[in-house]
Amino acid sequence: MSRIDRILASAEQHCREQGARMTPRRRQVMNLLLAQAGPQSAYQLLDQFKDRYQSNAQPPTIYRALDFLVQQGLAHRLSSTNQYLACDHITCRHGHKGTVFLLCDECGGVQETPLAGAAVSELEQTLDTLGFEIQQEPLLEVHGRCANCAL
Amino acid sequence: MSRIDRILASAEQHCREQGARMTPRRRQVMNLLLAQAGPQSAYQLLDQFKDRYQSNAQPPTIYRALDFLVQQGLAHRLSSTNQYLACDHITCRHGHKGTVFLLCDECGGVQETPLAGAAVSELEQTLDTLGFEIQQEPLLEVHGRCANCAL
DNA sequence: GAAGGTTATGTTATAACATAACAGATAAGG
DNA sequence: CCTTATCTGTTATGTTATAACATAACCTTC
Repeated sequence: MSRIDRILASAEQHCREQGARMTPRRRQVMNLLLAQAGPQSAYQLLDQFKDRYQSNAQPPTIYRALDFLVQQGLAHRLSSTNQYLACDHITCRHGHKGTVFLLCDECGGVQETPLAGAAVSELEQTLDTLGFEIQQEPLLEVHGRCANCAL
Repeated sequence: MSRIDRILASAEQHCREQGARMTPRRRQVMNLLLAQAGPQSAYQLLDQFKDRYQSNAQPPTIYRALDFLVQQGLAHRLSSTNQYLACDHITCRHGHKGTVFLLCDECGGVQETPLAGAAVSELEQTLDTLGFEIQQEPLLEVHGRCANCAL
């Protein structure tokens, strides 16, 4: 069983537990996300989807599947680059309170790390003080140059 | 001297110090940003720009000015909503290391607060450990419901 | 103050990203 | 089954952003 199959199985179980349906289309898109190391745009995914699964597929097919996957926490949307990637922490089940993405502007790579402890509690306190009710897990997208490209 | 004029003057001084040119076009766009409480899309700004300054203006005019203002730290781009707003902290000169935006999905309003102490140092440590060189001030865009709309 | 580099703007066109709307199919619960 | 929800297909269009090239303004330095 490949790495991808393992993650897919884990994702399906997650959906079952949530009463959400991991349909073939959604699994196909998830599979495409998992097949790539880096983040991809919706239209890149669409091209691959057409190559691989359905040659006349249209944008809504991809966007719907992506919306679903993001909602389920199986994928992330990077709004600063309009890209999508599989969540790096699907198999480990820690519910994180926030995620930091280090986006290398040179090679396009991403490193994903959970938002650390004090940052989370500070944020929660700010929200509390201001009476702001959070509705989505916050994502911090940090742009720069990764260690490899800085050499 | 109005609030806007004071901020514009402050912005101009900032540019002089940086050796950057605050041209008429850029000042006009800055003025439009300052005239609104909330964040605005580039095309909303374009419409206002056409109304007010140049009826045949094209998108690049706005985008170039916005890019400049963002680079100078005079404005922010909210990538999760594709909107722009004037920086709330132009007149006070604390160089912040990051900014948190609380975006109300109901009323569209924004609250801007500096990223707090421990969060910053944790982030810096993460970057240090991974050898990642940051290139832009990080913005955290948190979606939810503001105190007012939660009533 | 003219020459030549650099930066900013004007202008046309188009690329890239995303969703509305409605019809038809498929799944899940009674 | 039959109904209701949800999901998918399809067409069309809306929204956001930039490429590319021409022109203008600005800024040195000779």
